[in-house]
Amino acid sequence: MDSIYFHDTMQGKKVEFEPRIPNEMSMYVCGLTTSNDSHIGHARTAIVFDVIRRIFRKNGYKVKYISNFTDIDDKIIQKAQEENSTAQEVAERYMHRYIDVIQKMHISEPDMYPKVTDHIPQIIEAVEKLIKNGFAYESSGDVYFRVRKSEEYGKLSKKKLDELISGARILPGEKKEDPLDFALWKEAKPGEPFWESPWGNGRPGWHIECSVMALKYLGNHFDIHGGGQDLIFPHHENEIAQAEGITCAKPFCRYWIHTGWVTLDKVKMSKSIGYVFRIKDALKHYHPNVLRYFFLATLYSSPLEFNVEAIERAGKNVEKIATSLRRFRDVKLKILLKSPLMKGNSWNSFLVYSNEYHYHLRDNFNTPAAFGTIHVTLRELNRVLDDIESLTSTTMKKIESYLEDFFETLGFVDIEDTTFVLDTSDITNALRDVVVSFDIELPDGVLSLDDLVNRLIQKRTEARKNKDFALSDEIRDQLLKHQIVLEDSQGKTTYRLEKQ
RNA sequence: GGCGACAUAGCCAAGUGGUAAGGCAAGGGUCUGCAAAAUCCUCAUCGACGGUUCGAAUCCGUCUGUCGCCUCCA
Repeated sequence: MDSIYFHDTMQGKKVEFEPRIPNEMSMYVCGLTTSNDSHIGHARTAIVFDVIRRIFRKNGYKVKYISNFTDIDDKIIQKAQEENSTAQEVAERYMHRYIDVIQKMHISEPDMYPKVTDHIPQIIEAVEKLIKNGFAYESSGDVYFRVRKSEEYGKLSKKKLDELISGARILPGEKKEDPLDFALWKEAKPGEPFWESPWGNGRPGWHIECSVMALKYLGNHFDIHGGGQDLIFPHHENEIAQAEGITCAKPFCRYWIHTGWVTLDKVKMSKSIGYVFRIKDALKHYHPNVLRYFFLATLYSSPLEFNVEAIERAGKNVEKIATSLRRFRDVKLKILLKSPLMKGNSWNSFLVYSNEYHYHLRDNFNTPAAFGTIHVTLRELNRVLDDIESLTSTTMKKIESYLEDFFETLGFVDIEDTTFVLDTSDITNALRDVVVSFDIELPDGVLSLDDLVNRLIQKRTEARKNKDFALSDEIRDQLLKHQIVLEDSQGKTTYRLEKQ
């Protein structure tokens, strides 16, 4: 089995992945706090870890991938109070909206989405263990983690305790021994949701749930812990301190992978300043395959600027790919009809590309480099398709298996059928008049865009046969005005929708 | 203030010691009734300065610039 290499945040360098259990990979990724609609930054993280899982599977690993929902926290409670509803209602609403939007993006989901509120007993048990082990203390209804007791605190974020002090502070109402300490359990204020505990009614702190759920579902020393870069400190640092305090064993996990953030106007999107672009809004304008290409066209760990130009560029790339694949599909049908199984080895170069492709993915999940290989491969494919005579069904099947593998590994669904205009109702309406203007008779009832365009193509084909190029060009121009591009190739006219 | 990341062509973006992948845009050729698509060709010495090395975009130092973390955040 070929090795997989990637950048581990803890070691601060690219390392060779060595699994806890041979041929198995366990991964925990911090998920959403369900206090609001998810934004494209969440989508990036979900796609990245989806693809990482796919790459491991392609390389023969059995993968277990867990991602949580934090369904109780201050923001959720606050929102519930504002809406005069309950924290549970708010949390479930955004949880369902997230899942809905993730499915629409064709992002394959984790094996499980554990929720904090389903794990309160385990969390309480973990806090008790931390108290017993001397890592935590109760303080009038709250429980805090004793950061200075954790000798290696700061090892992930490369921070030194003394440097943190200036930033640390004690909020009103907190009863900490040390400003660095953080809450494991918070006493409920009047009107807030709560669970009973040995320290009174309250709720879990912000970081303990991930330690508890990761340990519960993946066990100690699991392989990969992932999340956004902004979670490194304090969230992941705290997770390590908690988990290693609970188990009294190191390491909590073997590797850390962090995704870069998505920026708007060069600035990181942030809940606190409300500057976000929601996934559901992105889906109104762009096909999931275009968004997936956009996210994977940059290395997962780099910052990524989200803007219209960048997405349009991704769209152009997907269109280029889709065009080649559609042409491949057409030629394949012809070849299968025409040629018997026989010799054919022009797929050999595709084997070389395939190896190069998977090499890139094993090397720090380098999807941008893999796209580079895809483009080179498709250029070769286009050349091959120009010479139909040399093709055999064996060759076509072989090539097809490589192509399918390429796009499956990156999680594209039916990339050759990607549409670039999501809402065609206006175009369809306008087209009816165009059809009529060319004296084409229409039946009553609703006609699809496809139906209307095909009637125009038919009319134009007749005109071309009669060498009436004026009429032919007029039809083409009229269609172009409505974002429909005609292409004549190999005696057949096809059309595609073009973004405005 | 402390800590850290990044800086590659008009734009986006790989590449971390051996002489710059890929895409978009642009220009030119082939194909086409004309287009489109496709294909071929052209298009950078890697922020600045200094150092290490036979050799550096890649390592070290200084500077400049951008961004981030230190408070909730994927």
